[in-house]
Amino acid sequence: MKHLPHKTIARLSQYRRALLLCHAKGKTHIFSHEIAKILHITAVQVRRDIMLIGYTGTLRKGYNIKDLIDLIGRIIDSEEGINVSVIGVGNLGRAIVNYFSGRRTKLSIVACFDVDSNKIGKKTSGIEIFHIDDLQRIIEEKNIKIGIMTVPSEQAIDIAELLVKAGIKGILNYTPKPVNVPKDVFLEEYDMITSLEKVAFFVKTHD
Amino acid sequence: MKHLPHKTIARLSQYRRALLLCHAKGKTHIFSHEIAKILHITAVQVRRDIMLIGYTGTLRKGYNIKDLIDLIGRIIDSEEGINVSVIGVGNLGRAIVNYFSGRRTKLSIVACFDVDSNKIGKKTSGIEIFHIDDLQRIIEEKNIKIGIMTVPSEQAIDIAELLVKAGIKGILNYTPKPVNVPKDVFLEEYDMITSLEKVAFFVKTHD
DNA sequence: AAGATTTTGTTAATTATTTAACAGTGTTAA
DNA sequence: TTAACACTGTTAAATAATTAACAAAATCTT
Repeated sequence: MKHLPHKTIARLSQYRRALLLCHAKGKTHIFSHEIAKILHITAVQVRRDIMLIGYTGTLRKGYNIKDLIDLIGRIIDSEEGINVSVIGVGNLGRAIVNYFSGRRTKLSIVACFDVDSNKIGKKTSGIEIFHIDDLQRIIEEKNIKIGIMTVPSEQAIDIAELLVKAGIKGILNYTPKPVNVPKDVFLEEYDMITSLEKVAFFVKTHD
Repeated sequence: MKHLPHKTIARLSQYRRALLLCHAKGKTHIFSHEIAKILHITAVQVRRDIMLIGYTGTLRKGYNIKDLIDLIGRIIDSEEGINVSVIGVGNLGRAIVNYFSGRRTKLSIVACFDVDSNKIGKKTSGIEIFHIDDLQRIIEEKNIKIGIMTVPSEQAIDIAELLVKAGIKGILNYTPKPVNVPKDVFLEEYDMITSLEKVAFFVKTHD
């Protein structure tokens, strides 16, 4: 197992969630075409991804759900878990924190940051909100590895720089402003405006 | 100009936003490498995308910003504009509505939907909230073409079906639950959990 | 005015990703 | 027990997207 394609990683995460649901229902085995159906992709793709991670199912019974869940976990999770922080406690920041709170996973959101003095010291979905001035200190103290940026776009560049300086290893940028990070920091950017414009384009052309 | 790649469409949207900023600053021309720098991509890619839409800059002066903005508009916008609705007025739904409110664009969010009776009839960022039971009627009345799903994932399937039945042409699904739509409806799905797990994976492996 | 420089436009090469094809093999059924 | 079936695993082909390479031309420099 040398180099897993980015897309495969993303799908593994989705396979696992689907599998966890099946597992909860008491199902023990699953076929590639069943997984495919749930995620609306092709069975070949599922088999290929599973091949890439070196798992092998049993003929006629399909894949053992529990085993596959565990294997995906060993691949995409860190054994010790990874601490995450959210920078910018607006609607989007709150949505994300709320989303993740209460999940029993290897990823935990352990701190939020904002500049609004009304928010500092309070909690959102159980997670404490700190002032951005304390970002460096808290990130070190709490051993935070990932930062999710949900700040206004004008602040994106500065915050990204701050995160890098604080030693963060991965950034998820939900700001529509592209940021620049050294290549040892993994950066994932998602731009809602662009996504909507893309949908609009296809709606327009498919008319 | 036959078939623009999906990725190119997404980048055109980003080029335009960057160009609008430059335009606002009074800049009239821009080089491919300048655009590239802003978006952290390569100049070749910028030139190639611009070639694909059939625009041609002037040597040594680069691209005329105003012209390029207009051309991108003619490609990705609908002349009459497109009406959009948000289904699910939680934190994420509010974040999106708030994001788009006040943009002078061809895309307007014109209605929100929820089931919480405390929210019905109120407004969020100036947009009225209707009950989901009125979805079909409002979508027809207001000529809404796109639905942004920000409901809890258990409801995703039903809501998607409802939207399709109401005649929606494009769906942006922010639920972690994949949904199924007929192929004349354009579907874009984005899953925050998967994105975060992807970042975590690369943080883990790049360590 | 000649030559160097800068930048575009475009074709070709490369890389990444998906899809197709099919051999191999338990399992069921006759 | 033999044939049909329903799966997986894997290699090969096709498609999509990015990157490289370079000719052409406007501008600058000397």
